[in-house]
Amino acid sequence: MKISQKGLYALQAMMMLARHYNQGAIRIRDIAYEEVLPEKFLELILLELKNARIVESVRGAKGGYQLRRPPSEIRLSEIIRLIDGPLAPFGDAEQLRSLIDRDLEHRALYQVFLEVRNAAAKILEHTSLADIVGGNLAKPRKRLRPKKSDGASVLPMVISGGGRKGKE
Amino acid sequence: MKISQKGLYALQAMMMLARHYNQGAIRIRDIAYEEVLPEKFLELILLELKNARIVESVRGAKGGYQLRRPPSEIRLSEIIRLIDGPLAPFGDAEQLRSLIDRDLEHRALYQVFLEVRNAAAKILEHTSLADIVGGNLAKPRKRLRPKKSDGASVLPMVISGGGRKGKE
DNA sequence: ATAAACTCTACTGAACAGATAGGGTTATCT
DNA sequence: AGATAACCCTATCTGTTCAGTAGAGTTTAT
Repeated sequence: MKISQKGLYALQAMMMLARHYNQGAIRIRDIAYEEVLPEKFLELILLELKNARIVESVRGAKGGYQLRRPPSEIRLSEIIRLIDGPLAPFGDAEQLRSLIDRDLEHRALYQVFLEVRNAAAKILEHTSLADIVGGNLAKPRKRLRPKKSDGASVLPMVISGGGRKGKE
Repeated sequence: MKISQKGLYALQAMMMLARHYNQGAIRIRDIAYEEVLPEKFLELILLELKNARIVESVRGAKGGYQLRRPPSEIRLSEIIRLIDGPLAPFGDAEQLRSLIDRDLEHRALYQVFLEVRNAAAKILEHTSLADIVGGNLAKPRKRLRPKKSDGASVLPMVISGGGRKGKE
């Protein structure tokens, strides 16, 4: 997985919204100014986050953006998947699992790719916005419990006749 | 880090060379045919691997390519770094460490990025070609010892006043 | 010599990244 | 009601990267 400039902007904007959680909507302009992001580009990003129902907007004068959920319930994985796609270094977890089953010649290679994606997922799914904002109201606990329905899990996924993987 | 098509081709070609280690040089055409890779494109990839001194070529008729070292001493990280760049999901390890030091507002975010890159590095630096080729002569041991001078290590890198990271 | 190979530079078309532009819609405030 | 402040949305643009092709040059085996 590669985090693009756009993905970084999204994360920065979300961190700012997290810092101001429950303080009303914040204008795009203010986010752009404080985080030093290109305003019009940020607009597109927030629109995407809104369509994904991670943030919500308030229209009209006095409008702006705010989180739809507490920072502790927004995982970094969610934001990154939305903006930059799957966490796997190649393809996505589903595709890798299928290749491990079907491509006998290269299955061990794809298995390694899957291990890398699982390692990344473990970190990014267990880290919330609350965990990374300096935090007035951010409880500094990490380790969210894995959550059904966030697209993909991290769980074992041992392959059929898997030869390698001695101790790991 | 993202593994490109080109990176995948490189890994596949290297797996094939690993399977035939110590059996003399293999022609580009044969690699391309057996692994089903675009021949001319593969040519460029092998050239790059040669310039990086990972493989060596034999020129002229009866020429071809072969590994310069036993498969057990070629790490996946080496190949991936060469073709697709740093393992970090954003920037590289050096840059992330610097951002963690300098960008107070976002240090925790960059710290997470660094954790992801370290997790990937741990896997890819400890996995050799020998570990992933079905292997006649491949000793199925994994876990290479970390090696100085492969560009970047995985080691702790605890940051100065680091608040978070309770147990990890 | 000839043919078989690698070597190397150049090119190309499509997709993507990182923006920018501007008119449309909705809400607030006087 | 009207002006203004915001978000909404589609289009466009420029430069880079990706994936691949082309072809002339060089080296070696036979």
